[in-house]
Amino acid sequence: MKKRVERLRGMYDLLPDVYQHQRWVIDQLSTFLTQAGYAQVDTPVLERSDLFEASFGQELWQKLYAFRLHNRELCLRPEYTASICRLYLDHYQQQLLPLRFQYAGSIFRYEAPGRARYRQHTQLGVELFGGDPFATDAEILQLACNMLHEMRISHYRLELGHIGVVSGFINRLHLDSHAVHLLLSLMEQISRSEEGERVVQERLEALYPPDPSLEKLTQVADQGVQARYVTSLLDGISVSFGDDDIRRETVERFLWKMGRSEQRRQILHALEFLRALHAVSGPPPEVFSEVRELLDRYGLDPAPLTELQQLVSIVEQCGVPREQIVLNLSLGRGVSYYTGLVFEIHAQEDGFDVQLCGGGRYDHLMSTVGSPRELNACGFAFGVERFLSLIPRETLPPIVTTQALVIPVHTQDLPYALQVAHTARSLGVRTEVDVADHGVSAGLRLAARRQIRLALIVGEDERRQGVVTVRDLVTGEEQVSNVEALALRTQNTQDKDQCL
RNA sequence: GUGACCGUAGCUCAAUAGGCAGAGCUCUGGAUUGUGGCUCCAGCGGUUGUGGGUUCGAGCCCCAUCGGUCACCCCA
Repeated sequence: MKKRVERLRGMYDLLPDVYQHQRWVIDQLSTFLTQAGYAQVDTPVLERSDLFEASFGQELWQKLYAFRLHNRELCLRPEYTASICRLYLDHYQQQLLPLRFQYAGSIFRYEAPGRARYRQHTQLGVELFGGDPFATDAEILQLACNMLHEMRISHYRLELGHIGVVSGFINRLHLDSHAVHLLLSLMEQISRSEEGERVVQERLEALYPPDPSLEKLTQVADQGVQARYVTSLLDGISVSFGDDDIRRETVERFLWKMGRSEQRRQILHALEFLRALHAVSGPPPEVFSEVRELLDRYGLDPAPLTELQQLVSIVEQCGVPREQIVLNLSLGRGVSYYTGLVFEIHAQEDGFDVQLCGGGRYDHLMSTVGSPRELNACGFAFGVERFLSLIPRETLPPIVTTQALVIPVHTQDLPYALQVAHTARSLGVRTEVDVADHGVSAGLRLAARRQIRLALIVGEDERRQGVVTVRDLVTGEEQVSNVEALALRTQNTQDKDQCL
């Protein structure tokens, strides 16, 4: 026997029961979003890797399913947002704003699979381009919460944050773009756990090691002064250079190291601020005054906080209980393109925290992926598989199964059996034909075991008269009738059918 | 990526201390030639994930490798 080929790690097969439920959830939510004006779109599963280079932090960049084919760098999409931006640039630039899009489909991330975590999973989400930032933030939050209510999921936690607070702070520091990116991507780890905080500290130590010999130098502000100072210092310890070029190069490297040391101080300063910010996370409204005081102390613009305060009251009016809302200004997200509001929705499952949804505002992404002008944008995505497992069972529709099995008595009755099946289907009865060619007895056994309620037995007699023998396997009743009568009968027993 | 546990028939799992590789379910045929669920009988199905080592002898012990599950980490 040939060795069996195994299913790929982190991938799964969708079997009928779950497939039907997943399909149903997507249909329900898509209909809901269509009602809100979100047009359904889809994008290719494959994109050029560059598309996500801009949008993804280094952490996630490692997780792309990327490969090279015919001299092109390609990847399976790790999310939809950047693709939808590309779709906008390709087809919608002349359209009247705002524009609303919704999507549902597979995304791929090469990461360690685990509880409720797959390398391929389904995301359902929306993107809203244009419009007033505050108004669209409000709409997006409302939709995300409404979708949960729509599926009768009531126990969840809505975590709200705003990148504006942290970026306002970081922009005042003189950090190079690498350091800024590092801080933003590490922000999330800080906010998650003590452990994360330790990891961050370690990484910073590794990237920006302390260098006490340079601490003094960094006190000297002016670059020209620094250069002269270093030069004289080198002369003083009798270091000789072959020529001026080498001397200049050495001095520059020295200054670069000094700059690095300065970065270190500033990053540590930023880290301290993030810790303070994280420390005052909690439920509204108490936390607002604490955060306001913190911003005041650091002389930061309170505008993001004011916006969040208004959003919280809107969310509460949408029916989200206050105790399920958490304010977390140090909330950072894996993807690095967010610029304003960020939010996550979490729930408990089997005592474990699962993230159902993530989203926020990303006003610069459009130009990052090549737009000639900036475009305000906001959106979110749900993980459909995680979402599905939290929907109460009674909310989900019953599984659709076969209602009737046509059993040909002999092989020569098969053509008539196929005809009967076709007629029954066209009348709305879900019908299968027993193609095993094993006689009536085995056919009935098959129907019983498959829990198919009606057996339609067709042999020579039935064929001659153009009728079928209908046997109800629940009541044991049997009667000869034409197929049309059968259809009526099926409709009457449909409710009971589900209990089988 | 790190740690723990696991890998035996299509599926779920046994196999005492290192001593003949087994059971249930599924599938096929029959008891029953046009009447079901139950029952009974028979059959199909294996290089014990793979490669090496120790041993008279390995599913079991050792090493390596691949795969799986869980936790950490990270995300939806």
